[in-house]
Amino acid sequence: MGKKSKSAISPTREENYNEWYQQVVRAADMAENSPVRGCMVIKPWGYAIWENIQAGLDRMFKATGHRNAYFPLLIPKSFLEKEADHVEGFAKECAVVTHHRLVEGPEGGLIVDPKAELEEPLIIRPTSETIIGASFAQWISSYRDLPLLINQWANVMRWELRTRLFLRTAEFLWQEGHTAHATEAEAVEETRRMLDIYETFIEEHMAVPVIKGRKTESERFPGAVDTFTVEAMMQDRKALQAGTSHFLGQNFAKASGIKFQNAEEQEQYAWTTSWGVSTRLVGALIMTHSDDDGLVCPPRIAPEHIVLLPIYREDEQRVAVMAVAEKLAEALRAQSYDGAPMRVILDDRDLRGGEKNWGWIKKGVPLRVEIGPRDVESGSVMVARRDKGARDKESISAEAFPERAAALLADIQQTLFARAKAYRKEHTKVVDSYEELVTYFTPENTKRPGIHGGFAMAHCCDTPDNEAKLKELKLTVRCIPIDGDRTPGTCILSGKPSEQRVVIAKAY
RNA sequence: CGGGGUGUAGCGCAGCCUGGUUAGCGCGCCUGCUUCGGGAGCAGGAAGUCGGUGGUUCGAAUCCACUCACCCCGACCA
Repeated sequence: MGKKSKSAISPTREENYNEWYQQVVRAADMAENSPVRGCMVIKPWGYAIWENIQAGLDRMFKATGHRNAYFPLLIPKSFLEKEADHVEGFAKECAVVTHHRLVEGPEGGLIVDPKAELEEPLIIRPTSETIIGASFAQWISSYRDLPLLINQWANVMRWELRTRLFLRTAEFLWQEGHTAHATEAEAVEETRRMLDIYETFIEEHMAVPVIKGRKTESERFPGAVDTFTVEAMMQDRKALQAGTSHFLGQNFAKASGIKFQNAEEQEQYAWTTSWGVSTRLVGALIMTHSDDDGLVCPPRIAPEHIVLLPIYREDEQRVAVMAVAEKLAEALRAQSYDGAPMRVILDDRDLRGGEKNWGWIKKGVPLRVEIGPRDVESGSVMVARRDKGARDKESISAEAFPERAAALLADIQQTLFARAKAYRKEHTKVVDSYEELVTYFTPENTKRPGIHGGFAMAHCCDTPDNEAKLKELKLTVRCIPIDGDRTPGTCILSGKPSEQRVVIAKAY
């Protein structure tokens, strides 16, 4: 009888979380797999979200004195070899350019011209520390050149073995900040400042709560002295590293020769940092807020804030309804939300109402506004919020609505953040023994493991031995939190004294 | 890269074991009529070199070999 299941997305989160994720991406038309192994095509709706992430972060970077620049996609192999840990970390997942010409093959088609082999292979950047370091070495000669605060919006490539749209793709888009400072203290401060910016942006713009913390030794960025992270909890209660900020000490400065003369006429190596977030944030957004009806977009990051859905049957109604809808669209666009004109779309496509409505639900537009003949007559509109049920609508006076819209959007933004925070709180547990840890991360039904576990807050010291024990349970220390409880205790794995509790979880 | 699985119309699948005339079904798409504050009904229509290459055979989506891609579970990772 054409009856649809209760939810727009099948399977539901509870039924099969991984498949649900893929279906949400598809239903919202955000991205799809490409003919190229491990690489995705980001479609307009997904890209618009990324653009909003870019715009918000870029403003914050500029406000803290950073400037954008662009460096080559290709890095000479010898550059990558300069920093020992760095080589080890990335060598396994590099795409390499070895030739510069194709010629016609003996059996047709094209083959790589063996005569066109490069003297030195070029690596498609997995990250740009070394190539940017080479520039920094040239740009910096005096303490007066410091600090040097540079950011690059770019694509990078890491030859991942298992990929998932937005969460892990062979090629991904990101920003990478690279800075050089005269003193260690300044560089450490910069590392923390950018971590704070990530926290602010991800929580306030994306409504995704994060835990700021320091990474353990094994999770540290290759070549870094210290790595900081913001960790978020997804709805399957796994942790997702949403952004990282690295204090690189003088490691890369020494590798690239970034030296300067200080006021005392001494030659010194600079102290550098690097920090980045990627299109993975789009994945974090999806997995934090979306429900079984599809994507739920926090207003500040949504490609469209409000969709107007005219309802009519005959031409006569169409004229009346469209006149009101167009006027309303204009009035809404004159309003501002989050410091910019409201993003409003009037959907006048020749589709049936239900289909249109569900289409926008799946795309996660914060507010849907229906305007039909009855509304025109009564001077009202039906308003539905994406953070509420699909059929939950409120009649609002058409005249008053534009004035109220910004407040409604702000309320949705706030509700989504509060909801995500409550979810994380509900699934964060203080754990005081190994047995408790095992129990917490063991599903009730091991044959069909449902969503279980969460963040375990436990005392656990940073040793390879402990790391191995956690790995048996498929767990990792996500971070050593910076804020919050610093009470010392006893390590649940080794029994030794521990400075503070850490976040233990399964991770993406 | 190890173990398992899948590639047939835009999407989801059947057919394959037991080779045999023009390769089906559901959704979607297009057209028409009827519907319409909700993911419609009826009728008609368009769309596929059955992942690729080679082999066996009178004949291959179907059997064999190789290969590529994707998915799930590991290992690796933003």
